[in-house]
Amino acid sequence: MTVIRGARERARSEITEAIKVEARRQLAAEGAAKLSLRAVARELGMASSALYRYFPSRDELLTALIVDAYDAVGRAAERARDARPAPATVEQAVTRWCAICTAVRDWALAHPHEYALIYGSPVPGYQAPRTTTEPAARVGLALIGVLRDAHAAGLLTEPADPLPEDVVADALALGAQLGVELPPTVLARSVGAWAQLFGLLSFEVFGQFNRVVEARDPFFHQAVRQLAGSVGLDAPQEEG
Amino acid sequence: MTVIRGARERARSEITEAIKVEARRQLAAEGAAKLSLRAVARELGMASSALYRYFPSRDELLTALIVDAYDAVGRAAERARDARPAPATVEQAVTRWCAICTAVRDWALAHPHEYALIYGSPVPGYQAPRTTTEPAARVGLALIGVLRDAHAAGLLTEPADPLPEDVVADALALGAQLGVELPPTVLARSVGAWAQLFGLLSFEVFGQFNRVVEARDPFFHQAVRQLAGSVGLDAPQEEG
DNA sequence: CCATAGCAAGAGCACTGCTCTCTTTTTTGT
DNA sequence: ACAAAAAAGAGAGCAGTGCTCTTGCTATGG
Repeated sequence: MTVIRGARERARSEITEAIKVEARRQLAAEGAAKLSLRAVARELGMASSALYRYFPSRDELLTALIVDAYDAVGRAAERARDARPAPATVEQAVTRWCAICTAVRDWALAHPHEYALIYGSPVPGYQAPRTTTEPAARVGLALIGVLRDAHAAGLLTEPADPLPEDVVADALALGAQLGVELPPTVLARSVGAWAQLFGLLSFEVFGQFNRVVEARDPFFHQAVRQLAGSVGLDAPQEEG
Repeated sequence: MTVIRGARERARSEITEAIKVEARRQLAAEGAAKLSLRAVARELGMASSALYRYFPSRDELLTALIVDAYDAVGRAAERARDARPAPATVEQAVTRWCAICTAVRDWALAHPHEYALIYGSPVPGYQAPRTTTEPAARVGLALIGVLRDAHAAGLLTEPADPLPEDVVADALALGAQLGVELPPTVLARSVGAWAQLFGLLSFEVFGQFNRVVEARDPFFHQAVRQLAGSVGLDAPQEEG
């Protein structure tokens, strides 16, 4: 029931949105630490105490922004995936994999502070509410979706060396939870690749590559291509 | 000239150290965002304004803690490296590589807030001063050192597929800057592995693996072993 | 038409980083 | 040894923060 019943509810949702917009503006401009409820209220021309009718605390406002950020980056990943047809060759699957990674990277570089909000240090007191766990999985799901399609098309070369059994157990549980048909070894490795992708992104966004990596685009592209290989998408050579 | 000339300098360095100790205590307890100069001063029984004689701002104190944290994790990595003799077989080289990664992980799990300080979102206004770049490289250098030794012993199988030329150029520059003799392809890939290692660590420390990976130890071990393979340390099988 | 529930505003509390001034202590130069 | 200078501490104060409480106002529903 998201029916807006009266002018009051309409105003409420509009103001809630306006608060988030302004908060996101300050977040993008100055970072999460300098996001101030009072400043948001000031910019919106309302008393700071009035803001507490919409968000019971600063942390709640930040949580709302976190969910939105997860949604935004997840949407970017899914758009990149859906922009290309289901893979018929290994090379197409690798291309799709790289397209998702690149889309996530583009979003991260365009929204560094929002990226830091979700993939940097967690905010002081707070632990992720269940609301955030589902949108947080979207990027990972998009990546796994590529592998699922590739596997369905018989394009996946399952890695030879075995995995510890408890790792396989985790992978089986995850596969069941996500309802995806993939060999547990592939699934386990794809979780690793998922984390490692964000290692590359965090180092670039947070400046750890300064004075180390200059050719960022080709470096990233090469790295995620190798990452694809590590989960079973063994790509043939390409030039450049 | 670090000769302590009088009682004044001695007291100064002692108080400086006491401030850092108390600040680190608060950092470990509550996180960087809740680290307060006034609380530190209060705990030390001095006026908050007196603290500014030792650190001109909160950011400067944080920077000092950052440098210390980089040193601590770098020291952990180097100790793990030096605890094992120079590798004579590929398996030994892989073991050394994994030992370094595990040492870094142990440090990160034991000091999550300090880890977040250096590998999480950078603090609001601040960009890393040159003081931090040198200690920040120590973990990476330890990892590259393993590869250097392995290469010198002829244990390194250089990856076959070529790299984009500007990536190779970056790797050559980096090799010259570090004064290390390694094929640029290995060097470039090791930078990727370095970043990816911290992707694994950040996801574990920051809770992204919650309800996804339960068997953390074997998962990590398997992942860094594969990482070693991706930089040319192709390990023979080992059981569980 | 009126009671009620939702909303806005202001004052206020406890806290923060930081600056300024004033006093005390220690070092240094003659 | 004594005065001048440098360094350090203490306190008040400013501007800002998150958050709460009380006081009015306004739109909604019986």
